Amino acid sequence: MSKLDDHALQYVANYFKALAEPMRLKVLNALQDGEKNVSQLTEISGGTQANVSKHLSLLAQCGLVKRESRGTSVYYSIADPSVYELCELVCGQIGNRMLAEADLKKAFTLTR
Amino acid sequence: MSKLDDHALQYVANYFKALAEPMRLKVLNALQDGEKNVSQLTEISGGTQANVSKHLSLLAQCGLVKRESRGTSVYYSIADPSVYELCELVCGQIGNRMLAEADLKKAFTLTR
DNA sequence: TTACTATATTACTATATAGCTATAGAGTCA
DNA sequence: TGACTCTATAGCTATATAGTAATATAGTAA
Repeated sequence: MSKLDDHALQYVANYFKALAEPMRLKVLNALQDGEKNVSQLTEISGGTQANVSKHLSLLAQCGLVKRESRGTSVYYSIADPSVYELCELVCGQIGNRMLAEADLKKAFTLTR
Repeated sequence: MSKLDDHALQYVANYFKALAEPMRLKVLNALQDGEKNVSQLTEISGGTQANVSKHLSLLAQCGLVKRESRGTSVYYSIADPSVYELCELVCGQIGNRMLAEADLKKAFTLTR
């Protein structure tokens, strides 16, 4: 990490940017228990077909998901499971922070 | 990760978004070996003072860095070192992908 | 072939934000 | 006090992109 040039930094930033949208996180989350096609992901995520397709395209371009068309459907799956490690790390941090905030809130409520 | 509601997903997405800019990664990188003030970070990053200040403000708001003003200077430091674990994970993945791309490129060059 | 379904893409609008310049605050020292 | 330094912010422009509706493309089946 310490000796990354600007090009590599941009690369890393793009990777994080792919994870920086709730809809894409929802899709990745839905893929945790195996591949799904666009229709399924559209229904699960609650988005429109066009929007989900666009997000999937971006995720595939970033190498986060794999694309495989079978018949008239296209099945997407997680390309690199280590993305979930990232999410676990972040969720852990956020969980801690939310707990802290909840405590703070409670403290405020008690002393008000 | 599996049972995150929309609010939590937005929270996670915001966290990743904070890491989705090369300038902010550069700043975080510069803070790896200890706290630095805004002037130092401005010089290291090569950005303008105003821009660096804005990025620091965002990083602080996301809980990634701590702010402490001493005299006329403001010193920033990493709030949660686990952010580097994230970067290591991502860099590992990207490193592998870059190697793969390099191999691909070499193969193309050889067979052309 | 036609009709149908699944997915991708195009064109567009609205929003967010990175970066800039100029300026405002706040602390320090003469 | 005034002059100076350091940091934050306001106002602005340009760019990126999330979302939508409409359409195009591709595969399947009659």
